Amino acid sequence: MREVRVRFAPSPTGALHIGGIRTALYNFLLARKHHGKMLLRIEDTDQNRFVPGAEEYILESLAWAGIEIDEGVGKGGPHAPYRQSERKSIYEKYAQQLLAEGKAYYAFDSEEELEAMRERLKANGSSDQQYSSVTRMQMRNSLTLPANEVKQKIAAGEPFVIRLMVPANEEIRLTDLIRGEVHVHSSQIDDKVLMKSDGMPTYHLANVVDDYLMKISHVIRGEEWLPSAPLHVLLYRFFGWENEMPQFAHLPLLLKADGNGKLSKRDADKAGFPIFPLNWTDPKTKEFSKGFRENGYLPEALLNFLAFLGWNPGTEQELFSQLDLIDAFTIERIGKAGAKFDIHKAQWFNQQYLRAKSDEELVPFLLKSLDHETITCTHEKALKICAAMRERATFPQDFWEHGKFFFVPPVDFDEQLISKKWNDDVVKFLSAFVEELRKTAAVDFNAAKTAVEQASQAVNIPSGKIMQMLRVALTGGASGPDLMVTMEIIGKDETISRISYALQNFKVKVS
RNA sequence: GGUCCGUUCGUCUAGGGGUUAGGACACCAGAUUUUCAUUCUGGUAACACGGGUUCGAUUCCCGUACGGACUACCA
Repeated sequence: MREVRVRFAPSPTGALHIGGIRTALYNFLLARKHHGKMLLRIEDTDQNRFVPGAEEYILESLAWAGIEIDEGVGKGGPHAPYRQSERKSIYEKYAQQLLAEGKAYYAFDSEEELEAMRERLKANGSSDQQYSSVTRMQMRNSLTLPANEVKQKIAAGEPFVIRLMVPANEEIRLTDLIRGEVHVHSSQIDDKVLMKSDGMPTYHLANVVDDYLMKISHVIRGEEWLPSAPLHVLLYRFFGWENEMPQFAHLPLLLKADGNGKLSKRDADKAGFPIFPLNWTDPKTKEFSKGFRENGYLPEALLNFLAFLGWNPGTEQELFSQLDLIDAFTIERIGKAGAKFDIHKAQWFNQQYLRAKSDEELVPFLLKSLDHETITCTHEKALKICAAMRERATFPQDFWEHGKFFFVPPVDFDEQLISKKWNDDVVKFLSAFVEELRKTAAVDFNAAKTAVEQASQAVNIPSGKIMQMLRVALTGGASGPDLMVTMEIIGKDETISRISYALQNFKVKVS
């Protein structure tokens, strides 16, 4: 078996989509599993769509996700350059080869002429309007024009493209690792442009030439390429590279969560979740999009989630480290159908990975948020807070977001709950509770617990009934970590102060 | 329109000629927790439809419907 060499080949036309990360991941997993190589090639042959910063974004996204590149842009390697715009002369050479062998031809048709041709065919009721074996002889190209005129036009600098001469009547078949046998009749493929008039190759030419030159063994890419895969097979054949042709695996698409259709940025925005790995501001529109990283997704959790969108190991295990994924991954177990993107599951994965961390590992998350708020905190206190909050945290920022009350008294209280449950018993109980607290030297978990019991006995009211109101008084909300622990962390004085505030300001329910 | 690809709980999916069609997320209920969450237990919920083949089809075949991709000098 030949060395596994795979490539991730994005275009720098904007932020890398989350589906791109999944494609990169599958490539990476296959490479690692077979001790092969993972290449990164930048397909920047369309100069009109080039977006500054996009390449850096791709690199940073992959690095964040932990998808390591062995060879390619940002890394170098024996097949450099890995940026297609820097390989122009290579493609030119291969296009000339096809030209010389009569497998491609020059075409001079203007946009208007192409449009007229399509209109004409449409009017005739033709089912498709392609530049193909049936129409090419009616167009202006090196097949229909005298050789010296062609030469003259080129010498005169008239714009031209090079088109592939697709055979008229042939069944082209390929074996896709995911979909099995796929066959397409050559009449369905048009005479694709190989070299554009600006001298740049199109995807089809550049892709095939590079994959061959870079000795790619497996092409794992999105399903949107399936219809043109037969064309690529044809190119390999024309070049005489059939024996070196990579195996193809066309991945199912990522679909939007509600309704149908491909997952787009618009849909993600609407549903309130990210679609890009990192923050991104479109340089043209200045439109800002928050990334998975900035939303608090841990890369290992996101990767685990992404891996399971269209693939599964066939067991009931769902939590897989990167090493586990490498071990378990096989192309055969990739599904055929598109997968809808459910952010709930992504959150669940994140929660699992967050909880798997020790309290110590959690501390930096809280400290980072506090740093942002310019609040200082001892390591010991941070450790206690993280320990108390860990079971209810989904994201690293939750320790701060849901635990602000550890540092500042609450300002917003759950008014609805107060108006419903703040009654005479609560007031009696909490007053007694404050008395008990005053008697204790310091409030720790046990002291708090004892004080609750003492107060309960003193006023003869079961503590269960008032705990929720105690929580509202201390934290403002109806849910949060263990109350005794909470009181221990905020300390005796602050506890008394907050309860006193509540006793003075909360209105008793009139029954 | 044409070509290609697809279709198992709401979602991700396992499975595969005879199964109580399994798991996970989400949702709901109960238990535990003096509060909240966690945890535990349980529950609702699926083979798109119609024909074949077969003793038997969700599974194989063919249609239909629905969805998607492609149909550029974009990738």
